[in-house]
Amino acid sequence: MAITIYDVAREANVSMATVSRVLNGNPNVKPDTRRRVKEVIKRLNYKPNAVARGLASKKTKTIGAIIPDVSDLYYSAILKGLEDVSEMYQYQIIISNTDNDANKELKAFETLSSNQVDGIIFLGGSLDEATHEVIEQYDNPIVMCGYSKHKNMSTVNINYPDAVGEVVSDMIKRGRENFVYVKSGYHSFLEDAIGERIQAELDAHGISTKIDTYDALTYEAGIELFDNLVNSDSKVDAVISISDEVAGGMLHGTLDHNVNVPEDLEIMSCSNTRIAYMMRPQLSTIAVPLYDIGAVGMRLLTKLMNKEETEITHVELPYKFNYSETTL
Amino acid sequence: MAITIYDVAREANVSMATVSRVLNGNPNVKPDTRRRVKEVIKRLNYKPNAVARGLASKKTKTIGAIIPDVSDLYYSAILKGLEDVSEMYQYQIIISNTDNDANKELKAFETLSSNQVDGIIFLGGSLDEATHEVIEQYDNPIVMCGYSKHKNMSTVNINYPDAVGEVVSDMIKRGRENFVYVKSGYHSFLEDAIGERIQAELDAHGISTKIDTYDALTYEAGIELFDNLVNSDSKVDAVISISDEVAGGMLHGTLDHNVNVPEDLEIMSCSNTRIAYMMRPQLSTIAVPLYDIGAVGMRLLTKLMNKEETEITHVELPYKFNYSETTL
DNA sequence: TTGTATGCGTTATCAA
DNA sequence: TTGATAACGCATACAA
Repeated sequence: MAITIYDVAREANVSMATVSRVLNGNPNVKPDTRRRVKEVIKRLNYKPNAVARGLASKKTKTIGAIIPDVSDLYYSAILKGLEDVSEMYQYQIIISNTDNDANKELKAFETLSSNQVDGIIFLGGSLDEATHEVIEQYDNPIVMCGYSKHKNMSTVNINYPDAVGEVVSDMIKRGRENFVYVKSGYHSFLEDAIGERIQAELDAHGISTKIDTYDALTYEAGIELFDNLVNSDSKVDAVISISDEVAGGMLHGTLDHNVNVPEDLEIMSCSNTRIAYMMRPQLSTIAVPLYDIGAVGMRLLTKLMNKEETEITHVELPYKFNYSETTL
Repeated sequence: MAITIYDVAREANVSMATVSRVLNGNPNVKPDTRRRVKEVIKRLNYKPNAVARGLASKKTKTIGAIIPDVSDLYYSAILKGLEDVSEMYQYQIIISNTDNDANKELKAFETLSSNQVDGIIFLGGSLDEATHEVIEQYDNPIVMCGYSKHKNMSTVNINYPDAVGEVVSDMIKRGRENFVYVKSGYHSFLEDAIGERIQAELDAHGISTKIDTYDALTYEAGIELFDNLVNSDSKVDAVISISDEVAGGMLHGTLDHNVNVPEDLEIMSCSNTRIAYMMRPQLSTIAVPLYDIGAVGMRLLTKLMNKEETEITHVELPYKFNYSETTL
């Protein structure tokens, strides 16, 4: 049997209430008894039962992280930031994969909620309508590391449309006209906004071409997509890819087809996982501060859980660009 | 206030015990009342409080995953397998990063333990002595996805020394004599065993050279290491690297120094994260079934928690090789 | 088949 | 400054 607060109390000749006070740093304990109790706690190697504590206090010091795919470098980089900050504030993290499945997302939310987490953090940004209806009724804080069109949810992200707009504008000035935009097909709210922004930049520069949009998720799909583009006599001279992996696949596709990058084709990725860095040629990317997004998101969540912050806030982090070997 | 089992009981005109029985699928409930209770549960949208349930039943349906770095593809691939299986068996996962720090490892263990997890799974394999002493006293199941020299702990892994031995033997037959072995510096138990195996293969083939061993962790460190090797007039003609990233850095180092791979230098990595696949030239690797290690580890843990399996077991998964562009 | 009562290990309220 | 004692929301042994 594990040691309980009663054992400590008995051994220290005090009531369990006093032990509890010592445990929780309550000042109303005589220094001498505090010392005595602490000694017993140490001697018995007593560790408070967090579950009982959670039931009694209604605070579990646990948060839920709902994440599309932990093995995706993009998300796991955010998760690392989240983890580091949650450790600082002594919160445990329960993770839930969704595989971008709306049903799983909803189920994850409900499970976490029944586990009495003190707050929930979403990594990603494709919240299903059904999930959102349930979220409405939830009275613990929620932070979204990503975008949400629902305004009653705090968010942390960068302004992707602005970042992409800047990139596209530069490319157009370098003579690019035929843009291919490759998105994931999830997170439609954000991805559509980016697509519209690319088109808007073209329009604004008086260029009449329309962007070509594709969905692709993997490196392999990137290779295949580039194959198809070549075979379809596409005049593409610029690629904007949401994902590093897909951009990398397309980049390696160019090698197979003797297309010169960046002279004949510029490629820009909107992520910057370590993969972009380790590619040869090295991918140009938007330098998204992934770790910081997670860290700031978790810090915001702690404030909300602690009632230090009560308003819904939308944090936009600064970003830079890694102009590397796939852009001029 | 959240809805409790009492609310459901009152609304359904039964006692809370009956509601509990319905909740837990206890057959001793008249079909009619069961239906009625279920109807009320649905109507009130009642969700059992998992914390209270955990306190009462001493089962939290939660496990702890102690992991060096969630943002490392090697571990996150294992974690994904773990996650998928834990979802099947309705377990929640609390994650804890250790950053390969023995103190954090121990602290993670104690925190998880005080959170009353039903079992713990380690990803990695560098268990500190201090951690192990504490583990000895722990009476819930533990599984190690990796190696452990302590025999009272179930493990799931592949036989790395055998795999590497096979690779090295082949390389020697192709005339390689000057081996560089690059490890992480952590997991010394396993990494030393691999180093010894490489040397043993050389000895067995009557080759008198001694292996050169280095520690490196990142892509950048791989590049730098290769730089240093070239500048030191090393005659290296074969590299065995624990990590994909490091192997990739060295590989790209060869490009900068006009060293022909695989003709002048063969490189073999002992992991196979997606990075190896996305490198150009593509890295040859030991095809470690990372996802399966996690999945099998979690499955084993469920059996242990469920007392279906009671003995310490050591699972060795089969492996293959990806002979790609960095080996002959 | 159902209900009552107790306990799980804490926190928190009230008295003392 | 301390100690009883009542929650917390559920599972479960025991009765009925």
